[in-house]
Amino acid sequence: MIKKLSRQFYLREDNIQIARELLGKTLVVPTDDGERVSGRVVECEAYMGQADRAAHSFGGRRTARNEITYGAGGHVYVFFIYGMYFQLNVVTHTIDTPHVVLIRALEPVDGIEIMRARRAGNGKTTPDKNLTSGPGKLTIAMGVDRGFNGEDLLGDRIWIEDGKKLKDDEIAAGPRVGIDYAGEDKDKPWRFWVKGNPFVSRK
DNA sequence: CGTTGGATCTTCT
DNA sequence: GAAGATCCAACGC
Repeated sequence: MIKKLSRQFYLREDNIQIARELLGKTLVVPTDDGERVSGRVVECEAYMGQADRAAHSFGGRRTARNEITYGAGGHVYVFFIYGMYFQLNVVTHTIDTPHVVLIRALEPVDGIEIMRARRAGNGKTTPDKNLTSGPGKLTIAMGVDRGFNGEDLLGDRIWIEDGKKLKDDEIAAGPRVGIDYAGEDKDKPWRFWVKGNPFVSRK
């Protein structure tokens, strides 16, 4: 049976714990026609708000772009990067604590034909294992763009469903990717992935 | 198989 | 005006 993660799941304080628990859960984004497109979360990263040099909200920085991260947990933060890609984050913790979890990779579950079509570009096809194996790729495959920023994860456009909880020995942890500018925080082991899963982004 | 650089544009300085 | 929570194609070995 289908069960959306509750508001309470996202409102908790322990962002590391939330990130670890998101592994194995299923992200669902229906098409405009109501067709189900979904994938299991197999890789994510925790960003710890004001205290985290890698976070957009480091030091309490608050702009139009990251405003949603200061709101209540259980909403979506989507931002545009490198002139070409969107990245999908889950806002956690309560109001005024801008913690987020970046979704970095999915294992396709439903709507894989739709993902293939979205990821196909100028006559080229993408191998299935590359459809959602990175933060920029999965937003294309799932059809997530800036129009999803601020969306409620308990609404009907995008949500996350509960699933079997992974054991600790099925989860790996390591430094986050692409944040070399983050000084003392760049080596914090706040990236989590499902050990051995082929859809984890390549190193 | 490893490395390099181009694409492309929003956001903040 | 510069850099960015990326991806991929093109090259060299």
